[in-house]
Amino acid sequence: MLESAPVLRKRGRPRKDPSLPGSARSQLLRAGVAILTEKGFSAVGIEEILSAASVPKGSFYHYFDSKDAFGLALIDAYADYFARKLDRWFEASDRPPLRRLADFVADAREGMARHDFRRGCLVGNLGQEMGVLPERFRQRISAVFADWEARTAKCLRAAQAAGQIPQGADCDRLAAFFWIGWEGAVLRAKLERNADALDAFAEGFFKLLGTRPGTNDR
Amino acid sequence: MLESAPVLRKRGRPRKDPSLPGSARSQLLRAGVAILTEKGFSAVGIEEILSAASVPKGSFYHYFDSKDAFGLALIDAYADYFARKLDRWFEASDRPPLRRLADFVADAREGMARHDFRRGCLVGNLGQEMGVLPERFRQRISAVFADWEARTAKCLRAAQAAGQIPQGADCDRLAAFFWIGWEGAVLRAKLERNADALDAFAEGFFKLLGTRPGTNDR
DNA sequence: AATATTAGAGACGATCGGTCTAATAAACAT
DNA sequence: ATGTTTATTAGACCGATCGTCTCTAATATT
Repeated sequence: MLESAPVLRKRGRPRKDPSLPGSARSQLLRAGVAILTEKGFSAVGIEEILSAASVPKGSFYHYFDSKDAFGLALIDAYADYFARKLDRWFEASDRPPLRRLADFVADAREGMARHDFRRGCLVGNLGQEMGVLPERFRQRISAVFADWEARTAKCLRAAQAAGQIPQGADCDRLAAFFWIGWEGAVLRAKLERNADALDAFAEGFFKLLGTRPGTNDR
Repeated sequence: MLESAPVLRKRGRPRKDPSLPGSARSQLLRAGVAILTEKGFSAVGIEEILSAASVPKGSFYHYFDSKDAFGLALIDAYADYFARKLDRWFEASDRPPLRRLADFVADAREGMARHDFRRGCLVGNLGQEMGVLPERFRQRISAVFADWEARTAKCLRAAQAAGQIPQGADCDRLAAFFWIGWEGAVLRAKLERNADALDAFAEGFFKLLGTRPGTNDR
């Protein structure tokens, strides 16, 4: 048995690997992220995505079972993209940990500015639409936030080890605080079409990082 | 000219007072707030509101020119309702100012819990949908946030006068920070269907209020 | 009573959404 | 080549949506 692994070719045209880029499928995902970060899920029809991706309508249901399935695939694609982005900043071991966080914030800020503050966070957008989205969306989105928080908490613990924030600080709780507020800031920046909210939240958050724990309990 | 003020009655059926409750118009507004805080604007059809309010379609277009006009009226109604709520808590002169803020937070938390964390903030929801809403919405919503921030800043200044927060604190900026993050917390609470985000943000915010200014600039 | 105006009721149509079927094109084994 | 399997697409379908339109009811003045 030597010819084991190298497949066992059947007749007919072989199945395509859906993960490879360049195809119509990834075009749809790209266009989907761009449009949904701006307009949300329910308000956008698939035809708008199709024409943006230059993919005919008939193809859509070849790649995705439904609009919902497309939405879930979009969440996965976006979560992947964002996780890589977070890693890029948070694992930059040549800079102090707190600086890495500030760099991420600056990068996100610049990203929003580049699109005139019209696009927000896909995951935040979909979260807002939970009332009309199927339950599976909730689980996925919730998991994505948990992942982002974990990565952020790790970075904060590195800052703690480096003496940049107090020893007693609860890094998990601070990371949760960050993402709760940051999503609010992104939403607000989209509304006002400027970076004020991002700056205001970042300033407050970094100030909070300097507080000694145990102080000021109501 | 003594019969001046008492109107100048025209013939025909007189106009109904639109502000009085129980009427079809206010029923529509009530149902609209309830449904839109849960599901957003674009995802909800008029008919869902009509059946919830037990008002026929004909009446809707009698009172409102379009769905958009209805949306703007909803913002006004909600802003009024919320401004009264804020006043009730923030002007409670029998309690220390910072406690008033905490009371508001607790009340909002309870309000969300009462609806199983399915309803959020109307203004926050619509803000998220800016990409598909007409420009006038943006101006209105932005103004509403400015109003809430002003009321909150006033309460914080009272806290400052009472010595509850440091003299050097920038109350306007803190109020802005509060609403940026609080809307994020509401959004997240809706997603997770629990109060964790509300609690986490409130805790962090009150901790931040205790910080001395000038400390920890990056 | 006659008339004027507002309010309530719901059928209707044009449009647009997502879904699905059936036809065509492409890639492979024989 | 030829048959077989899959990829891709065109376009029909059906239901929902918003807003219009007409019709009736209610309530006032003249």
